[in-house]
Amino acid sequence: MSPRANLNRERVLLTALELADAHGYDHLTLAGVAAALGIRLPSLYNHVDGLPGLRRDIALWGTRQLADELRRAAVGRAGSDAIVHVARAYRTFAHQHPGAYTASLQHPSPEDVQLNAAAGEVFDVVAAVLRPYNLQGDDLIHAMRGLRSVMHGFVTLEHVGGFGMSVDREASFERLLAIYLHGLESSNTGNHLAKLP
Amino acid sequence: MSPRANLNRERVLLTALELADAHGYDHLTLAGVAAALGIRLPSLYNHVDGLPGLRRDIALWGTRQLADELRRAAVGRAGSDAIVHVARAYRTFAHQHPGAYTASLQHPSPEDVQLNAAAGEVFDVVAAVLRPYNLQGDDLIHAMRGLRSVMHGFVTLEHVGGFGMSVDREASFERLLAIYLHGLESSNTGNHLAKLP
DNA sequence: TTGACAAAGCTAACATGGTTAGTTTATAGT
DNA sequence: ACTATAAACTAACCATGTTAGCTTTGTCAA
Repeated sequence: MSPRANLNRERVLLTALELADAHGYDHLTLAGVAAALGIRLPSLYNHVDGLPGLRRDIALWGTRQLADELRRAAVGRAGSDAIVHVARAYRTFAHQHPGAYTASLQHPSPEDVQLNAAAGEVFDVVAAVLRPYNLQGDDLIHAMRGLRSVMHGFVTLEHVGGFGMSVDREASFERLLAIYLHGLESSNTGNHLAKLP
Repeated sequence: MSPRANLNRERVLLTALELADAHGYDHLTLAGVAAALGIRLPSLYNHVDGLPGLRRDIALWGTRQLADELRRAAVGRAGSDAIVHVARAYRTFAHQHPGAYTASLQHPSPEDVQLNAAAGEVFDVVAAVLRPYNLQGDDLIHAMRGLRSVMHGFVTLEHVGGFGMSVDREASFERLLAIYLHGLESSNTGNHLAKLP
């Protein structure tokens, strides 16, 4: 009757990802995953460490995927061009995988080596793309926080339906990026003179 | 044994607010509220329309409160000064009432007149504070979306623990505001000179 | 080929949370 | 003092998550 459904942790994860992206991360249930896989709920525990474990797996996948796509967007570009492309990739990922994106936001427990490593990769891409601006010490941190705030804020307000008016959202995003980059450059003119390549 | 606990919808709301702010909006449960009030769970249904109703009440309170504090911060100020003060009030509110702030983000159903009105008040304050910039048509919408993204993005990343490094967060926020405002002003120099159409 | 073992599925049982129905009781107004 | 209403209660049900323990299946070695 149950001819060994041939599951593994990865197939469970992929199914959970689909559900989380489709119905929202908060509405992800083990019951839903089990139903989608055609097995009973407790059988999931053979592959996944309960709901917290599944959520962690989604977070890890999402964070790695985000880092990957940001890196891909940045490669071969520099300066504001790189930042704009990274920001677009960030937004695209958040739209294509709202569930995984939401999962990736929960800050990892300090013991979770893999998840912290993945988060570090995202961090590194953003840091790398801001490097040409020659920001010193805390200024780099401020700039990274600012850029992440801009990207995350826009994307989540979009996702939550916070932008009611029927005005082109791409245009709003591009405008916001332009404004942030312009402000970043002029706030930094002194350092900017000492440029590199 | 149960000498009529003297409850009403407002006292239930206040208790729920405390719990949501203390333990997070997602962890708010009717069971927790009932326990805090010293009554049994089903008795709550005399005051509140289930968990969805309670959440809506929190959202309404939060949105009204936010509108109120933003208005208070803006009064008597103009230009970038007003914007900075509104942004600080936004951040302060989100910190003091993380639960209510989270609740206020869910976009109201179209039939909910009160909640839509409150959301409109927030909208109006942000619009008012950007008025001196003489933004035409869609440009005002773009600017409002940008400002809300900046404020919301920073505040939620803070709340989720997204800013790991031990660098002063106030400073990061002020820096971000300055950058955004600088970019906004210079992106708009043309219009700024030609004051009215 | 077969038999033992581990893994993967299952059922059963329990906890917590939300919800509804129906009952009792406190209190306010007549 | 009496009654009507509103506020509390108990009981019951459903969904989800979790654990324990049983059964089946697939594989690998004797």
